[in-house]
Amino acid sequence: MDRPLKIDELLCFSVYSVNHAISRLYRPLLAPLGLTYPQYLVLVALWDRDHRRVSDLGTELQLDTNTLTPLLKRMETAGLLTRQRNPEDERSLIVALTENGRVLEHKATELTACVLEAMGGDIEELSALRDQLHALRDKLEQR
Amino acid sequence: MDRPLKIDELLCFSVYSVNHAISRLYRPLLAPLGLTYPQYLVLVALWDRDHRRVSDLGTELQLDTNTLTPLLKRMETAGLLTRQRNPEDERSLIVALTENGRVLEHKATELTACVLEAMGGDIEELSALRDQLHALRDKLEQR
DNA sequence: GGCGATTATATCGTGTGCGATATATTTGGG
DNA sequence: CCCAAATATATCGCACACGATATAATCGCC
Repeated sequence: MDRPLKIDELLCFSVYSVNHAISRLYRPLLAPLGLTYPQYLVLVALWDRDHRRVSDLGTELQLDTNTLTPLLKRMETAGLLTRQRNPEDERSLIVALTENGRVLEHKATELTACVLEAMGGDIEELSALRDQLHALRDKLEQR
Repeated sequence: MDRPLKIDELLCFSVYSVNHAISRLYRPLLAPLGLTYPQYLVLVALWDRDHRRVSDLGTELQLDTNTLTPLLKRMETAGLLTRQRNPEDERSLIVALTENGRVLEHKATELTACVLEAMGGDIEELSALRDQLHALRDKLEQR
């Protein structure tokens, strides 16, 4: 391959492009809940396992504190979660859902169905795509 | 599917996550060229077809002027391109590569090879993944 | 037990993305 | 020919991302 690639031939662009398309799909669905897309991802992580350290969320979401700290502060202000120092180790901060944050989980299930439908609804196909992307991510991260 | 999905089960998160991983892969490769990843994508688009209107770039990259205008101004300042009003229609702005912007195309081919290698190097597999993502993007956009 | 190294989070600056709005130019109907 | 609608770009504000750096708490080695 000596010819320079066109933009639509770049895998990196198709990922970039789909990511924005997904973000634009979620935006109007999350707006009524007062959530942004990254904030929603934080909630998904906390719904699975609550009372996590900032760095644990960072590992799971692949984000550092320079992104997470202000994001979590905004979510705290919105009343979705609390941020408290760990008494066992005052360096770490424990993030925990409030009742308001937990309640949103129910509304989010409708949202998942809506997104699934927008993506074509073929669960087998979408799961396969997801697994390929996970494999690619692992390949990129192990460098 | 009544159970709420975990974060690693969400296709949207795997796309989000791979997008960031790719961005992190490109960053150190583009830094010596003084480019960010979105700026690189603009160059890829211009290398293919030069002298485009801002809105044409926007259509191709799926970005609006509120993102493109400042981005293109930074690239103009960096000496990569020029921004000139179209004499035929003073509303539109023609973006054209400078010699400096064109020259980078050669260096970028090495970069593509480097990225390809980081992704595992199986062109067939990566092309298939790209095509699936294009199909998904089209599905999301036609709504 | 003291103190440098490590760990966890916070802060700062820059560069995207994008909704909302503004400005300038062209078009089209009367 | 005039002026409202349409078109193209620009601006503003806010929320991520992230490299670089700072601060606070704990650990570990002597």
